Amino acid sequence: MSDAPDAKPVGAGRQLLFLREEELRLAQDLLFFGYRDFTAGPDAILAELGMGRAHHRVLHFVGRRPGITVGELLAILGITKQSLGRVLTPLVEEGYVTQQPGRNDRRQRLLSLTEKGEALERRLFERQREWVMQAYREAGPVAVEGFRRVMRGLMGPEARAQLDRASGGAPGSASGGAPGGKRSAA
Amino acid sequence: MSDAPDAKPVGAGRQLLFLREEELRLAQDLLFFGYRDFTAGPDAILAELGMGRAHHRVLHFVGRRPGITVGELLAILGITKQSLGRVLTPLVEEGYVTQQPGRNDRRQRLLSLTEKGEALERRLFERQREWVMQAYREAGPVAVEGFRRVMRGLMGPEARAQLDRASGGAPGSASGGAPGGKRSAA
DNA sequence: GATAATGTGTCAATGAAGCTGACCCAACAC
DNA sequence: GTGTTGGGTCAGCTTCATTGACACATTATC
Repeated sequence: MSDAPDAKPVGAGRQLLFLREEELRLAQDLLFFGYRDFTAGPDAILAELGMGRAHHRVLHFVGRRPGITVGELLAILGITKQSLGRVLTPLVEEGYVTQQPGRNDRRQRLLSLTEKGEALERRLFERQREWVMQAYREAGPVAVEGFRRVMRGLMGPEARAQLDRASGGAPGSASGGAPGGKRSAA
Repeated sequence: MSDAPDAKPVGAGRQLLFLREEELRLAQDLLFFGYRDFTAGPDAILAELGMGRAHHRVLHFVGRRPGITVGELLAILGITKQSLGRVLTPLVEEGYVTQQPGRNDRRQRLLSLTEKGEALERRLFERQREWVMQAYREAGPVAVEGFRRVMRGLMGPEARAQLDRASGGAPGSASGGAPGGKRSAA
């Protein structure tokens, strides 16, 4: 079930210089439905706690880079300080995230997850892990690698740079090849 | 936590039965950034017209299935009648969408795009086409097919059914194989 | 040492996009 | 004639984003 039969229908390698209309329509649908259902699991958990997707994003990125500054987090999320505040402040007050002054620059508030925060992040994480694992298993390893390459291509240059930074400085690890991304900026 | 010395790239075919932590973290990042930047282009156009992403979705799905009923559209979008109304009513009033009573059941309002609506939808479409085409070209045909398979796997069963229906009754056309997908429902 | 410039927090107002509940009307079905 | 269905609408609420303005502590600079 992993590999496509001889069907070879839509022809991924047809004539990529001109993206046929139906091919893009399909991509639009896939991204809309796929992203929606991908986030549905965590959303349900968060709703019980009176939180939303924005809280998850903060937990996710703070968990990935403990000690991140508020400014860095703002840059990653691409939102304003005020928008972040409305999500971050409650997370701190309810004991999911801690702030400690930076050692070099004491104006900074370095953010980290508390045990409580890590526990919640992990709970959300596990929910998504199962979902993604299922999709990966159905699709097979080759498809997974392709998925990563395409998704990376859909990202703007800034997001790519952030991703590389967040991934711990192994830039090409996800894209395999295709380094040339000279995207014209979103 | 960010450094994984053992990391020989990411190895899509490593051991898919247990999705390694970093693999899912990567998927989360890819989907977040990728989806955001995928929608950024149309969002900018829509903002100039005082519209949002929700309007685009209506234009998209009505454009795909002219004569769709309100109820079908609601099922596809997965939102409430009131939420749709707030988006659809202005679209009708401003001449992007037309409603005409159904021939069999005159209670129904069959939705279609006007010329103005088609023009806007096409403008949004072209913007995304270039973006996606660039990503497809960088990634290559094999990756594109993999992308489709994984995205389809991320969708819940209902979304898959809707996708197949919307695609004009060629169910396996995108996924190749993997029909089984007994997903436990979102 | 006085004066920027930064990093962060916060108040107030606004908008987009979702939600629920309640109610209405026209048309179909029995 | 009665009940159900497809659709519309009013009222109110929530989340997540926005802008503008201001406050405060700290660092950097002249």
